[in-house]
Amino acid sequence: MDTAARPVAPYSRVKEHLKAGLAAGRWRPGELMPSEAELVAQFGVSRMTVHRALRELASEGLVERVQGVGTFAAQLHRISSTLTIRDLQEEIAARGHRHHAEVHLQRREPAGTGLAASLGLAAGGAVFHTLIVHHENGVPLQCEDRYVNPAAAPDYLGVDFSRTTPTSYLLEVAPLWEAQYTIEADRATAQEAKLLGIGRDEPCLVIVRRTVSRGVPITLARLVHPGSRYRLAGRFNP
Amino acid sequence: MDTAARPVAPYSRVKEHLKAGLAAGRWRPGELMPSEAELVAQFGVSRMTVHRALRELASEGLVERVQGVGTFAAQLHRISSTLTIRDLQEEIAARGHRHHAEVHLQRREPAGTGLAASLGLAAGGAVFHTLIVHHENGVPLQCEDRYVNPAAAPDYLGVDFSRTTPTSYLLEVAPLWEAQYTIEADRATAQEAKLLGIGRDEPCLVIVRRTVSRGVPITLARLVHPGSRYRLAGRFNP
DNA sequence: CTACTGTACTTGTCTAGACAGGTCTGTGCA
DNA sequence: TGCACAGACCTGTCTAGACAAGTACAGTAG
Repeated sequence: MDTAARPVAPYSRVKEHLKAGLAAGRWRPGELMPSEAELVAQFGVSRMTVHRALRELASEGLVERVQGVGTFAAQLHRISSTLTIRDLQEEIAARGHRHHAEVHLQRREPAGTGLAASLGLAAGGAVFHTLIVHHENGVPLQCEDRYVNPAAAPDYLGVDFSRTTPTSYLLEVAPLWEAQYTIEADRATAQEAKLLGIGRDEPCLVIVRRTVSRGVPITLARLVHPGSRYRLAGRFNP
Repeated sequence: MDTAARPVAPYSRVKEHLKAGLAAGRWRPGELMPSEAELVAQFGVSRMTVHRALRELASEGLVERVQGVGTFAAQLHRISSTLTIRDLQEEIAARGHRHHAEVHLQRREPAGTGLAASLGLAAGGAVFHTLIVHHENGVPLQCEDRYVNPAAAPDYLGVDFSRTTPTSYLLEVAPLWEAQYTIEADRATAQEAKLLGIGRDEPCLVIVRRTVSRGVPITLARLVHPGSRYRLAGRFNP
């Protein structure tokens, strides 16, 4: 009749104990928490075990540790959470819905000075440009206006983006990324409004993302979503 | 003349080596990576050291580990990043600008059924309601429409919110433990547009946030920002 | 051919001890 | 009084070995 037949790892017990104490307000933010030595004595485990629990709490932002001083309850003065921006195609598939993409543009273009700078190209160099509208069950959900560094993905223009997405293709070509993004509310341009089938005045959620791989700028994308059809959701749960 | 005088910890060296390999596409997503024993032999360190490097890579989502099988390069099919939503007052102060808040409403109200359910109250129970406009250098930046569970913050109505913010007050009263939020683009209501000094048609970035502390719902807030004046920024750096 | 079993390999975790490096404080000296 | 130094205490890291638990596969018994 044991409801919990699985033994809990000691490091996990220590961690949960401290987490519960923090949740109960046992240590105010900034207050000194028990040292590793004290926890070793309290739980009867080795220091490495206690240290791992504390290190993980620190990496989760729940405590702050200062060498030579001690461990302190963190100031939870900001709400930080992992915001996941998934590939839209996957997101739609996860909802059990149907995705299809309309490719409106897929060509080589001369880059303007600002764009060339963003992608680390010489002024007047060429860039690849795609304009794709993604649909969920036939409803336009995202207008993806993307510029790609030709050096990073030479075959980009030959890819059939009604079958795969630029995001997943670029991930194959350049695996590890660094990305910067901004999220804002804006109007769509006239062209975007037409492609998305919305009015010029309808608010849109616009994500601008710039990605870099191994120090080389890869792509700059503007993702426009009708505000009435798309929202980002997240949770914070330490 | 040593540019790098600081010795790098061995676990960090192993970690960086694997990271670099992943960035270089040495292991395709899903491919088997070296085992702990192989890395021990390669780097001449103990297994615990290698294990720590791999465990951290796993927690960062760069590799996937299966007990009894091995370590695999992860599919980087999503871009996830820590999105930090800071207290607006702090954010403004960090920019070296001046913050001030106009309190337009601060009172007790009967809760509607939906609201009561969200805050875990009995139907028809009372809630605290504040409506505050935050300004940066005199320009309205955020309209904060907030409902608070009276049980969680009994003194909420007595606080002077031109001096502190509801966010920081509530964090003192109830350490933050769980939050859910959505981010979307929408129009402001007529009242919000008037308070923010914008047109009814101007796109706004709307964040709706619900927080829970120790299992008790604390507050439900709707934060409306003029799209032209506010954006969220983040980065992803594996 | 099928089903079981033993073995090799993998990751998950813990221990006891060690050394390094940072911070703080009290003591003794100038 | 002011300063330098030694010790106490803290976290950061590494080691060598151990056992547990999960998986895969080859070999064997039926």
